[in-house]
Amino acid sequence: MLTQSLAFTTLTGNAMAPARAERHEPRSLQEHLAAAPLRKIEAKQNVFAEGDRSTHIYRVESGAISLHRIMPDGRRQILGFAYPGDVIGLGASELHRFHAQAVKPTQLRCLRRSLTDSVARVDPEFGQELFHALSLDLAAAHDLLLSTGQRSATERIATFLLAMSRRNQRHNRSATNIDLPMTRADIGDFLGITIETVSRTFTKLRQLGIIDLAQSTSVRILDIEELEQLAEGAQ
Amino acid sequence: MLTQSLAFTTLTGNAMAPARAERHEPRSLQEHLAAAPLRKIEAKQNVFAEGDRSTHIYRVESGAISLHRIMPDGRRQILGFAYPGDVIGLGASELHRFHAQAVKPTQLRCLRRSLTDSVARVDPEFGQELFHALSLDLAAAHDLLLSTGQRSATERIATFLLAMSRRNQRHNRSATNIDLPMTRADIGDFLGITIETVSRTFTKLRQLGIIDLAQSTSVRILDIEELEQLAEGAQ
DNA sequence: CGACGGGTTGAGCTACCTCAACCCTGGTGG
DNA sequence: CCACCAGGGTTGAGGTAGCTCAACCCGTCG
Repeated sequence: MLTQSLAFTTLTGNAMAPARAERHEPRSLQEHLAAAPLRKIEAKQNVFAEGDRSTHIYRVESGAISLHRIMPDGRRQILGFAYPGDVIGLGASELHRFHAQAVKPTQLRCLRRSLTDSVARVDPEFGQELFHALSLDLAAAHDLLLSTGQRSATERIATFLLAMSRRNQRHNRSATNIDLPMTRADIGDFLGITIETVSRTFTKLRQLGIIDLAQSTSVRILDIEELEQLAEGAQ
Repeated sequence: MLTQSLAFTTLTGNAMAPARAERHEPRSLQEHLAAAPLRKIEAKQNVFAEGDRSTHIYRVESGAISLHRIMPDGRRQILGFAYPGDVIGLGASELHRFHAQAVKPTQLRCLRRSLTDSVARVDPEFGQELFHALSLDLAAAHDLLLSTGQRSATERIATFLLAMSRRNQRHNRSATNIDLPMTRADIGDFLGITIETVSRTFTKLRQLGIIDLAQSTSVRILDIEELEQLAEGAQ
C-alpha cells in the first residue's frame, strides 16, 4: 500500500539488501515509522496543541486528523487534514505552530524528534525524505490558498471533492465514492465558508445531479467532468 | 546582517575555523550563496514560471519578487513576496509549482539545484538549512491562510502591514515607515480582495488616524496598538 | 424519554464585488 | 516645452454571494 523508495544508504558500503537486513537497524523514514510505537486517540482529542514543544513526528495509521489554528475570538482555520499514510508534526520550529486534533478515532505511529534529528544528522537520504514530506505540505497549503483567496463557495467545494477523489485514487480506492470523516463545520473552517454555505452547496450539487448524498458523510460523484468544470470557474 | 549558524562539518575532522578557511570551499547555504553568480531582473520579468524545470534556487539581494499561481481564467493568487535575504525556488518537486516575478528591478544570487542537491547529499547540516528555509515558507503560507480564510478586509490589511513592520524590525529598519514596492493589485491578489477594497481600506485607516499615506507606496504607521487591535478583530 | 450534536433550509442583511468615472504621475514624442 | 497617453490609484453607486439568525429535522446516547 505504501510506495516507498528504498533508501540505499551512503554510509555503509554494503549495497545488498541481505547485508542491511542482518544489521537489524531501520533506515528509511517509512522503516523507522513501521517500528515506532502506536498511539490511539479518541475523536476530538488533541495529538498536540499550538505552542506545545515539538517532541515527535507522527504518521497516521487510521482515522483522520485536522491541523488548525484558532484566533483569540474563536475563529478557526483548518490548514489541512491528515489521513492514513500522512506524516504530521514536521517543521524546523521548536514549538508546534498549530493544533492537531482527531476528527474521529485515530491511530498514530510516534517517532521522537530527538531520533529523527539525530538520524537526519548522519543520513542525508533520511533528511531528504523529511524535506520531501514538508514540500508536499507546502504544496497543499498553496493549493488551499488558491481556494480561500480566489474561488467561489461552489468552486471550493468542487475542488475539495476532487482533491478527495484524487487522494482516493492514489491509494487505490474509489475515485467516485468519497467518505467525509469530518463535519460540515470542519469543511467550512477548512475552505473559509460557513456550515450553512457548505450544506447549501452540497444540496445544490445534489440537485444538479453532480453528486449523490446517501448520508451526510458519504458523497458519490455522479458527473466528475461537470465537477471539474465547476472547480475551475464554469459558473 | 545575516544570522548564520556556522555549520560544523561532519565529514572533515577539522573543527577549527582556520582549517576551513584554508580549504577555500564554501560550506553553509549562505556561504554558497555569497559566492553564487548574480542575476538582474527587470520589473514584471519572470524569474521562473509554473511548470518550468526547477534548475536553481535563488536568494533575493535587492528588489522584490512575487510568487503566485494563475487560474485558467486569469484570477491570480500571490502566495508570498520575497524580499532581500529570502530564498526562493525551494521544494522537492522537479518542476516549479508557481510563478516568480519581479515587482520591481531585482538582483538575485543563483545556485544550481544540481549543486545544492549534491551538497545536501553529503552534508546533513546543509540539508537542515534548506529544511529550515522551507519550514519558514510553510509557516508563512499558514499565516496567509488564516487571513484569506477567516479575516475581514480590514483585518487582512492590518495584518499585512504589521507583518511588513515586523519584517522591517527583523532587518533593523523602521517599524513604522513601511515601503510597499508592490501595486494595489498585488496586495489584493495576495490577500484575496479587490484593488478597490484595498484602496478603500487604506483610506479608512488613514481617516481613522492609524496610518499616514504620503504616497501610495509608502505607509507610516501612526498608531500601532490600534492596528494590532484591528488585526485581531476589534470591530 | 429528553437532550444534544450535527445537518438542512429559509429570510433578511451586509461586506465586499462590479462597473464606472475620475485623478495623478511619469514617460514619450511632436 | 508642453500635449498626450498609459498605468496606477481613488472614489462613488449599485448589485450579490455568502453571512447571520432562526427554525426545524434526525439519529444517538444517557
